[in-house]
Amino acid sequence: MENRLDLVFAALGDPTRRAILTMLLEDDMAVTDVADPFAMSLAAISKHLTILTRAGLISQEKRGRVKWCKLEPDALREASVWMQGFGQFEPVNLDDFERFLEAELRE
Amino acid sequence: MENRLDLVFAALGDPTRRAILTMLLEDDMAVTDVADPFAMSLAAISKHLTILTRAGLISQEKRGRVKWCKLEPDALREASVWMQGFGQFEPVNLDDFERFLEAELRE
DNA sequence: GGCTTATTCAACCGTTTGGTTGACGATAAC
DNA sequence: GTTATCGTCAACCAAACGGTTGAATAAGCC
Repeated sequence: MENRLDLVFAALGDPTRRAILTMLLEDDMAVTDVADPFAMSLAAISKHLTILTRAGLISQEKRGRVKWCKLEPDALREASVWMQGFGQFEPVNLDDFERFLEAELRE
Repeated sequence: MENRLDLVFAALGDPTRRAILTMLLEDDMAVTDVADPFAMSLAAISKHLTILTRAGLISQEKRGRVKWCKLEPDALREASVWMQGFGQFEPVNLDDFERFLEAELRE
């Protein structure tokens, strides 16, 4: 009974996972490198990554012994469209977005 | 440590709550009427409504003995902006885009 | 082969979530 | 004044969440 929107929104509900997505906006990353800035175990990050994967928000590909994490922004489209049904929100303003990210990362 | 985005996305992660928001898109509703189509207790719906309220997604006002629930779509804006940082999903509003360009060129 | 690095697995733990039921305080209706 | 309706509260429950540790698997390095 769990649909994709449940998984996507629930995944986005955690600040660690949103931070991970933001990091992946820069570039693909190995699991260890994703974990680096966080004050929690590698295993915890690994779990967050599987949650993001199940939601379709990232994909993981193993090359050699390192597993690369890649952002899959298309997974956000369905959620975005759903939200858009409640009104159209300001045209994309990347400056605002930058400020949000900075505010979030400061925590 | 919990910020607004956490609350909004977490609130949207439940299908019952998304259905409630959709219902409220039509019109304001009393708690009992919100609960009506769902196969769960009134108390359960009441809890969902307080979660939506804390996320700012709805507001509740008591008139007489009935409590009216009202959609507050503005609460979605911040989340929408965050998501749009990952790509442009919405059909571009060309008028707004024009204005944006003009504003930029004036600087 | 043997060490090191990368990642997950398994078990555990405390907290939160999403639901139930029954009692309760208001307000409205008769 | 009694009764019915609206909604929340409190206690409880099972399951999921977010984290921890330690062992296990897999791949690269010397």
